[in-house]
Amino acid sequence: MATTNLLLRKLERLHPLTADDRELIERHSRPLREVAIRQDLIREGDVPTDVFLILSGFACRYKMIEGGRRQIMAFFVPGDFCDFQVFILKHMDHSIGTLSRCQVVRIRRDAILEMTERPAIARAFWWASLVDAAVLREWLVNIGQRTAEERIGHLLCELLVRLQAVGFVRDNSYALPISQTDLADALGVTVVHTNRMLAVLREQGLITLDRHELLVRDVEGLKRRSGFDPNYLHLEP
Amino acid sequence: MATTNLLLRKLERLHPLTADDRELIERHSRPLREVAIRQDLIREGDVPTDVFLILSGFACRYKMIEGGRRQIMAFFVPGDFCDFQVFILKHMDHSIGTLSRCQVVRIRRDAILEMTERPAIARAFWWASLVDAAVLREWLVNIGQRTAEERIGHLLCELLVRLQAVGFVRDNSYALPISQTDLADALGVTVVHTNRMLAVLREQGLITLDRHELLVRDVEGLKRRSGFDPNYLHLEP
DNA sequence: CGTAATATTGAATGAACTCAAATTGGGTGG
DNA sequence: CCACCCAATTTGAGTTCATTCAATATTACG
Repeated sequence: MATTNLLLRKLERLHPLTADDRELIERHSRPLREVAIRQDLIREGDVPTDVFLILSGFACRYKMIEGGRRQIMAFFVPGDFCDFQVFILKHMDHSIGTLSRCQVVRIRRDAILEMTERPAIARAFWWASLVDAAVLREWLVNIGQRTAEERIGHLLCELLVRLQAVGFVRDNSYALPISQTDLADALGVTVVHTNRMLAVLREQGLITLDRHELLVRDVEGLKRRSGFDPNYLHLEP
Repeated sequence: MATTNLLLRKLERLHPLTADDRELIERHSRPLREVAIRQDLIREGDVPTDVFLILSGFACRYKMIEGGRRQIMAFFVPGDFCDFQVFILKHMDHSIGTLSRCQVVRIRRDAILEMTERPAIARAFWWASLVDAAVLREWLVNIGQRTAEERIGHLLCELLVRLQAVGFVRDNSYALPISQTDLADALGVTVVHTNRMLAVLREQGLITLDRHELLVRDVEGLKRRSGFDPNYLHLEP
């Protein structure tokens, strides 16, 4: 059914899976669960057991520090695992929560272990987690070296490509169901400044953002301005 | 021999290995190689095959972006793998290079595969790579949310704990064989500002830094000021 | 429809940057 | 062993990007 096609679609991008593999993944990708906006799926300090698969909506990995500041370290979009490997560690060193209302599937530890006994599945999961790490590295580059305007543009480009890969983009436009505060906490800048820089991108005719619907009006221009190069997403055939 | 004790020491911190496992790792941890300062071990775009193990000196993972800016995404200290898993990806999306003269061991792809057939070794490597990812996440928090002064303090605390784990610290003092430019590129600030903030930490009596020898004069004070909490290093017994 | 959350704008402040110059240190060759 | 040179560190002054604090619109939602 449609619920898991997303994950399969992502995993099979690089290497095909056997019918058996597909069936196994389908079987464990249930039941579907609705989670409200701004709910934690796992919290820092918890003993990690299950893994979540996002089917709709946006979630994130984040950490709170003294003074109430929050850093978002990853966005999870439909088709993404929330860190299938973390359960090897004794305690979570960060939290995972929804940024919008989400449909998720909880996959239990033993299901993961069963699935990863199949070499093709193990390799696919492995690959997905390497891409996660690559994205994280690029975020570090983004925050460490680019101006606020570039950071936003870069993130919007990344989401364009990632959402394209799971079929959530139409005419260079996609749903961005999160607040500017969330964007700000992901980019290491203030909400106020995020808002101003979004305005700049709009004035330059690069994007449109209204009611959480983002339209990239000039894809090449946005990529150029923000130094975006999709290599790090490792999505080539 | 002493060359590999470092790696074994790190890997066995959590789970013991069998004599056989140890022997296998020892056998593949040769020959030792000297690499000069500021040499690349792997370069962005390369097809990754081998993995490097650092035995002495500092190396780093980094990325260059337009305009000659460099972001360092990880420091590798003695006992660290330079990313044993990356070779699953088709092309490197970043480079790895030395920051000081280093002693390294090149471990070939098939040796890694042979070693990871042993469950205990596989788990140990797996764990090490999860810790790498956890460190990367904390760096994102550091750069995204903290002031330059806190960033430096936090990094110095992290290195204190990591180097302690491999026996490179004496009396809260350790060798930091890298330039302030390297520090700056890891922290996402200018060299000039890094220099000034180091001066502030010195004036506050928290540290001493002379001839690449760092002394943390007030460990608790430095941790407190920089919001450092070692949890993310997952070094508990 | 009303109310709380989110987005937007303004003005003043501050942290970090740029550009430049001066100083120190380490290494090299005579 | 000293003189020299290049690299790294340090200091100064002016500028800029981003923040803070506040007030005002706008939107989402029950």
